[in-house]
Amino acid sequence: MEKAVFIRESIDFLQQYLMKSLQKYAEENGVTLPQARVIAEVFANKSVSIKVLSEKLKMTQSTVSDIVERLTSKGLLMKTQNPKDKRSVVISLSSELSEGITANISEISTLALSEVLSLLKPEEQEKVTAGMELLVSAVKEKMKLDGMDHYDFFDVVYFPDKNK
Amino acid sequence: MEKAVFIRESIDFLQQYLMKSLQKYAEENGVTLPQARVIAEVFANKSVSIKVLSEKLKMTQSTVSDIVERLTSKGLLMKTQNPKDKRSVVISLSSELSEGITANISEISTLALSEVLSLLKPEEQEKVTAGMELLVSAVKEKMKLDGMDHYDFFDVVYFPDKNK
DNA sequence: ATACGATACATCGCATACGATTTATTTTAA
DNA sequence: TTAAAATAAATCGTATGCGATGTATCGTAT
Repeated sequence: MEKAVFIRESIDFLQQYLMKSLQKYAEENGVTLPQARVIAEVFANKSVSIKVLSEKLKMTQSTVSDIVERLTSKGLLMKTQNPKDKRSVVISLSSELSEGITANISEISTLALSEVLSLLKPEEQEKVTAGMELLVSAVKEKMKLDGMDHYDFFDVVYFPDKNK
Repeated sequence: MEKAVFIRESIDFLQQYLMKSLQKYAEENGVTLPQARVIAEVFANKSVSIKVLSEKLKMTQSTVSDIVERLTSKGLLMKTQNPKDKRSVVISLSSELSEGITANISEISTLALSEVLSLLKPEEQEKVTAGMELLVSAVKEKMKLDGMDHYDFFDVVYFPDKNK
């Protein structure tokens, strides 16, 4: 029980730290954090639809639609109708977009965490990773037991050594 | 770097899990998660001001003011002027508040995590806690190095074995 | 060919969430 | 004592964020 309190507070703390890091970066570029995430995703895919964006960013279509609308009226993104499917919209970067913001925003938090990890000795880093793996797998097991529909955000984490 | 990606995704995943658990609990009682947090805090303190609530819940005064306003018009909370200081407001529970919601909401996520931990062997639980301690202390060190104003949310976590 | 279901977006209503400003009151300082 | 500073809330403006609904378009089955 004691442990559970500590872990809950730790998760909150770590989450807040990552959020603040990202927010700081975004605001240095004159946009909000969700806006930076959208821009980075458009940059990564060159041109995308609202639907694809909402899937990749795990936000609802309406939220993404709103953010894209604001970015378009700010002149940072462009929306054009998809000729292949007139229901769909093609979103692309506007030319007058500052260079910095296009770096993938998720890279920023990864970078921040890399620097954090570098403060630890290699064997300590191993302990951090090992503990996290245990906790994540336990949560997944718990979700399965509770019949939670984890498919929404299951893919967020699977296991490392996967994508490269 | 590989590790950093995994840890970032893990933190997101764990955070989402806790949020969903809390949200589910709140909505079973007909309120939103922030509303449940406010109610629980009012319950814990019997009667509080907006200012105290915003400090405890780490939300701005304006956000808390809005939520309290909605809960008051819903009939779940009561606002009366503080006779000692007419600028201040005394917030208390209304009588027609369903019993369940008054349980401290942070207990709910602690409980959920306890159940998660119970799926692990004691030595695995130790590993989880040890890893988390290492990570949290490394983040704090990083924040100190970067001169981040951690005082806002520093008290969220210090170390276990503290409050009981 | 057309009607019907599915799909992609936009929009609306609501609830956070925050910073900035305003208002009322209290405290402090001259 | 009274003017100025400080404090507590409320309010405003903006941006998420979600679910529900509306609208146009596309696919398909008859």
